[in-house]
Amino acid sequence: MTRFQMENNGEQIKKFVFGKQNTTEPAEKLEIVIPELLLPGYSFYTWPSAPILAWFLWERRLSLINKRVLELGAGTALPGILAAKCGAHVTLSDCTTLPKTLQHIQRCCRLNGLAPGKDIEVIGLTWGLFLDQIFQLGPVDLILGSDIFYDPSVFEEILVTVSFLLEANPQAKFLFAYQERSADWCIETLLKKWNLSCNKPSQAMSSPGAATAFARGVQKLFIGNLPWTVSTKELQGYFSKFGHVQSSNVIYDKTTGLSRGYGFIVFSTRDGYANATNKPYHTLEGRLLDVQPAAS
DNA sequence: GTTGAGCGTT
Repeated sequence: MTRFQMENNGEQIKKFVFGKQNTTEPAEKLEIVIPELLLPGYSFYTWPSAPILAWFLWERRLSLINKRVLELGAGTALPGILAAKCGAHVTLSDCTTLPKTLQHIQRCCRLNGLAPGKDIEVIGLTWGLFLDQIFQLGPVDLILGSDIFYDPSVFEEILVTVSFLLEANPQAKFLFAYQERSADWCIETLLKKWNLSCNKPSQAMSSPGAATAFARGVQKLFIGNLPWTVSTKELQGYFSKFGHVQSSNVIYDKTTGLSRGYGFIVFSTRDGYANATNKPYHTLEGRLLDVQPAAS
């Protein structure tokens, strides 16, 4: 990815180029133009996390096709615009009380050939509040946040909103990039409070930001005593009766390829986990399963 | 070609 910059009537235009520089193949290259305003306020500037998150998405662009994407605190919306350009159905959001920011997001869209209301949606969405707009949102597959953890006083409001959205969309993930501003900042306890879990930062990412994904309510079960013939798919099939299964795994011996007779189930929701653990016993192919909370 | 306590993988 490279970037170019030019001045224009107090406006600074940045051009971000993804993919191969000298290719004529349009699918291999994408240019996004972001106008930045010399105004006070954080939302008119493209912070370092944005190109990182955008690049992360670009690397996975084929998986974005027809995905429903919501960007929170979009600002100049580089990641969301990229997702839209790669075939996702994108809604960009920023604080309802910042009309200038929302206008600017629309301008960013238009400069990239995306008509707001037609090719892309721009809405006001305030973190931590449950106003009409959050209920009017359709289903979402991916929630994006670029550098939205910049002020600890609003961390909980962000996570309340994210938690609500992930509860409504159990298959969805929240992907964000952040800039480390203080070693003291921590969202660990808030994640627990709002039943969120976070996987390790992607190995692919490096400073200054890191992309990290959240999933709602990861509740992991260890499943023992599995019949040797039960596969990951069958395990998932059985436990899906209790709720949406986020992941299912049967562990196989590396050398023999045979099942080791145990596996793991992760539910997307607390309900699924509760339904499964409340059942006094589980059987699969006539065998009594050993179902217990996973150790780690 | 086996087995029946055990907490892995991307």
